[in-house]
Amino acid sequence: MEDGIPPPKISDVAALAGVSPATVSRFLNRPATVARLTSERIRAAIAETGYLPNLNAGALASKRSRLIAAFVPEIAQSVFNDTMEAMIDGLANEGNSVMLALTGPDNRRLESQINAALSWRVDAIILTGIVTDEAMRDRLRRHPITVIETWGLPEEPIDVAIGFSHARAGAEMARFLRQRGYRRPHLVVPRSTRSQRRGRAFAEQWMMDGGAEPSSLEVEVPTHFGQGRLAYRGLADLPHRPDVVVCGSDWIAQGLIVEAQAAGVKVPDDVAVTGFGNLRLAGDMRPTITSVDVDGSRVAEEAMKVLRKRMAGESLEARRIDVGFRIIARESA
Amino acid sequence: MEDGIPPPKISDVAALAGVSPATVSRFLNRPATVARLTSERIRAAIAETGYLPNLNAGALASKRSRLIAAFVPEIAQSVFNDTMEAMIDGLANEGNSVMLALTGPDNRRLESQINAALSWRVDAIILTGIVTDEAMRDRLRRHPITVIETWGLPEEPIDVAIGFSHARAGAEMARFLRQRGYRRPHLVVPRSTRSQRRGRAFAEQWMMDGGAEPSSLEVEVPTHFGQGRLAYRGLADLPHRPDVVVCGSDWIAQGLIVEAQAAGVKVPDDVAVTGFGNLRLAGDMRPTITSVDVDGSRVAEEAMKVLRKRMAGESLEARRIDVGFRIIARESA
DNA sequence: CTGAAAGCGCTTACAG
DNA sequence: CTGAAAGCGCTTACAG
Repeated sequence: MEDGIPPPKISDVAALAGVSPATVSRFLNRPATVARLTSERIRAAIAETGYLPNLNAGALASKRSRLIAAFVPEIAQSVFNDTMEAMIDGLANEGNSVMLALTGPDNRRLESQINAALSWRVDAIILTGIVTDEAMRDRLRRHPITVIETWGLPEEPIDVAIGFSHARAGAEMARFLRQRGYRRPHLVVPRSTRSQRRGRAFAEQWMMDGGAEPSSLEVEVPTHFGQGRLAYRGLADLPHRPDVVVCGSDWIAQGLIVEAQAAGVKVPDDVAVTGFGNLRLAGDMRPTITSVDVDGSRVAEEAMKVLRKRMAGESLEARRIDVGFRIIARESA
Repeated sequence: MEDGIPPPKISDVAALAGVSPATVSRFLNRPATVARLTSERIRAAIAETGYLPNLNAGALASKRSRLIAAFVPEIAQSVFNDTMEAMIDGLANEGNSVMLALTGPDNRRLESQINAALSWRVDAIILTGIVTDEAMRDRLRRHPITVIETWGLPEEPIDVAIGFSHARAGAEMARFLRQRGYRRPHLVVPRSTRSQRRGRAFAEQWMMDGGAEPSSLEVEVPTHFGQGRLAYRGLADLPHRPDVVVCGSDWIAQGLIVEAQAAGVKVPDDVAVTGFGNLRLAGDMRPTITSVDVDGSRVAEEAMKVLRKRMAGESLEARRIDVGFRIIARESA
């Protein structure tokens, strides 16, 4: 860091190229509207000066920031990471910048972070998970920016929602396991809105199909390998031994399998296990883990499509985009 | 998203409070300089209007953006995630916003991302890993912003570096394993500058201590569980069976252990294993994994300290901050 | 295809 | 402790 001379501005480039600042601005933003020879001179002037446009000034003048705020509960070991990565990459490639905000597991900091994003006059906010506070939902609705909720699929999106029905995913897993002949499921449920929705739907479907209410264990988010080991040990205290453990994440499932194996218990013969998220490790584990796949890059793609349409001023076909989910049957259950 | 009325601006708040815009600005930025009663009226006017300052305008006028750019190779399953998380959290709490850029494993997009950050006139850039391109290093040195390189510890930081010596970490591991009686190490080395530096230093130290040159396998970054399984199978093709496998990440180590166990091979009795990063799973795995711990939150803290000093206009005591590393001896080696 | 001029919404010496 | 005024570096109708 040197305290050097101030960076060149658009008027410096313009002077060097022998044109007005307006023309340099046009060259930068709508190159097709500038004559070829003029363009050449401007290009040379930019290269010579090392000019980098001040985007703060640009955003202020144009009322378009090309800034997008992404909200995630956390980044350490998150099932959202792939989506985030695809999204950040895609957005950057189209000339946007991404502001990242970590809301924490309890959304405690959500309000101040949203205020920060609005203060930067971001063009869009992409939320991971569901904003439960109705007042906040309403507030966001009143702002003239694109708000994309991902992973969940609320009845009344703030603006646009891209995700899947966690309730259906839970119910589907119940049917899947029952059909496979399992009769005593045990649930390991992370303390997040989405996971709990899946857990509840699983239990309801299971009982609707004639099963007894499943036992369950709550674990903190973010989930991790060690919780699976603990969860396995907890099985010993249950009134009756489950024949399948339905885990809220693949990490939990992996830890549970490792602990079972260390105790000489075979998966799935002695106890079956399912995960959630279909992380790479689910397919790589021994035994491979039966999981629920959600196409995270599809979520990212759809979000980008929405953004592109909005930028082009086109209207949207749908405000709720269901990317679905698939149960991936593997060795563990 | 509604196309509502334009948001209130500082002059709206000022008019409502019966003061000038300058006073509202002072209230926002240096509240101590505003009279108590005036402050009250402004506070009320802000609440009534729902005013959120336009930070683009603020940054333009003040030449301080309170915007910080964070560069990471990737976020999916990265050993940097904890550091990033601590940093983003801390920065947000102190009123900054964080722009996230993904450089990709090969730093391909580094230049355009750095240009974007500079165009936003960020106050600081925090880099994860090392910028190898000398021209880029020089360019950054000429900009009047704080540049913090983390995880690596180059001789000549661009501005400030916070990290540890990967070479020493590699050498230390070699000594550690030799002292534990191992004689035929095999290295699994991710294709990243840092990992390869550790690998090379391990081999040099090992040979310096009289060992034969270790065999090794290169793997792609980001590393993952499945690579460990593959690496285990590759051991069979080696001229002589290693007694310890030194893995470039804890995920690789974990995968290798699972595969060994599935083959009926005992860790560490038949083959020992070490990881790197000391992720939570290293302590949770069965057997627990011997690893190298780097205090990621310490890196974050030191980075924040540097930022605070720079903002306060103070000078730095050191431009190279070594946070060190510790070999954590556990069951696997 | 290009330029002059106004305006985007703040901050900050300066003066009082 | 506060206000009037200039300025931050762009963009964008508007006119030509």
